[in-house]
Amino acid sequence: MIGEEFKLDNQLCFRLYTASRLLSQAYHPLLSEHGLTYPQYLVLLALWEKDAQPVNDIAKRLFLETNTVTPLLQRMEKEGILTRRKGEKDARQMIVSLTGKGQELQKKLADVPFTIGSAVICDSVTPETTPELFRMLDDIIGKLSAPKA
Amino acid sequence: MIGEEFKLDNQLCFRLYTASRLLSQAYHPLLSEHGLTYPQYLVLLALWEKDAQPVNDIAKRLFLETNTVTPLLQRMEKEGILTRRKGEKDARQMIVSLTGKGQELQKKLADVPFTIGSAVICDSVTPETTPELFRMLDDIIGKLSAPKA
DNA sequence: TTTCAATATATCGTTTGCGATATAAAAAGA
DNA sequence: TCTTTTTATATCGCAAACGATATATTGAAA
Repeated sequence: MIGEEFKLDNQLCFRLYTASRLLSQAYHPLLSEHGLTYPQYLVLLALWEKDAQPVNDIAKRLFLETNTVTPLLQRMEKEGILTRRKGEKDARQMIVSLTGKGQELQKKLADVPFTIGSAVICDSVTPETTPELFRMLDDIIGKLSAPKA
Repeated sequence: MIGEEFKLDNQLCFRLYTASRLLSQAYHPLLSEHGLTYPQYLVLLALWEKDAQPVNDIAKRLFLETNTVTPLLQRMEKEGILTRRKGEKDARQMIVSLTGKGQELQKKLADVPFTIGSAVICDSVTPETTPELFRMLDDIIGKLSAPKA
């Protein structure tokens, strides 16, 4: 018999991995309609909150590395969603800004958060319990993203 | 000002996505030592529970599609971790079985669940609270993986 | 039986995700 | 000033994910 610790049903990571993938898939029909992917939508969320950010700030905000974010931003630039220009104070930086098209996408995607929200509501996940779920996930993220030194 | 529903801090999916990635990254040093990736580790968990499964059963168990699992299994076969042979009753199926090497990996990875477990323990995620966390994630997975018809 | 639909895998193309590495600019030290 | 180190991006290669599609078998229907 296999040890309990190796059973798929006892794995936190497998649950997070599956829930994350399935929920991202739920976004797909809503986003692809506008030529967007889920990570690109996350970039938009970051830029709608604060426009004209250097690549590094976006990467840190999304807990990603620049080697993931850079090609993603290049694709979005090619689509005319944002622009990338060299920083004036620091020439190493690339400042990412939304275009008009990027700003307008927010109106076009206005119903996405609500559509997704209603798709996940269930017995144990409700407006009352989500704060607790958020707290647990934030704690995990905080623990795992803490500086290793 | 941006609407509350668009703030990154209010997104369940972003949290799941981030927690999933960071926790998978925590597995990396433990698995790469044995030439494994995290999804390959999931396949091993499935096969350790029940050996000699058709591709479709493994895919369903992991909530993945065969177009993801097939190449993954082909790589693992090339590494000598498992074998793939045509089903006898149903010639469409490919039955996936562990090799000796695949079985021995379980002993070599014996400490992985405990190492990971201690890496995520924190204020809000403890042996007492994980059942509730599991229940919420399972509900989300159940809701999103339910047959669309 | 013959045809048609359903099932099981596989292939293809694109986008991520990420470790490793390269390059350029700024900051820190000697 | 002249190195040396750090920082900000970018490039490269490989392994997922996954939508779309192809192929082979099986099962069902006419």
